[in-house]
Amino acid sequence: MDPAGSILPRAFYDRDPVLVARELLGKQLVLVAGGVERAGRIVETEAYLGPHDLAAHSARGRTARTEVMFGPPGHAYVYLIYGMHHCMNVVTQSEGQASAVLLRALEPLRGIGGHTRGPGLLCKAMGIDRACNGRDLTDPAFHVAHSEAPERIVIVRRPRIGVDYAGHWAKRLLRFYIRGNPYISRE
DNA sequence: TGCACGATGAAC
DNA sequence: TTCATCGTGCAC
Repeated sequence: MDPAGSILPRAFYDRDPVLVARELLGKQLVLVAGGVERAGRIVETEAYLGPHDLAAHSARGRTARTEVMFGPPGHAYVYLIYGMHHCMNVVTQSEGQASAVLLRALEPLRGIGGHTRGPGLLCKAMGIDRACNGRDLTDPAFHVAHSEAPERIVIVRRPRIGVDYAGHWAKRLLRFYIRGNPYISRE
């Protein structure tokens, strides 16, 4: 349940991915599976702006894999990368915009075992795989919640990681992280 | 039907 | 810097 009304509403995601990427910092990613709750504080994100953004998967058009990205906001876009790691995004803006925010690192809060620095490790530690693809993030069992104890943070902007193939888009400052946080995947 | 290549992570 | 490992997307 969500007695405190802490689950972020769909309207939160129905906005510019840059805003969503910045505002997700400090919030909690929560997943309940098999009676076990896992939660972590989001400390690093990347924004993918849509089909015009050559670093975004949606730049290749609407395909079976990117279908979720083209769908309504507030859903999880999870895919397998390098044949062995999973990456999780939250879909942003209205249906058809195909923008999203990649979750790159978490600060462990509850039920987290392994490391959470980096998108692949984040998914592994949370137990997120392709079975989560397309899931509605207003679900009490899988959502992002407001911070329990909001604090002042300083946001650092950097180029996105691993998208050198995207030409000038690789230089855009679309990666965000909480300054000084020890769980950042890299500076 | 085949093939090159990742929004990564770990080892050397 | 190299490599593991396999689903996607696109060229034949």
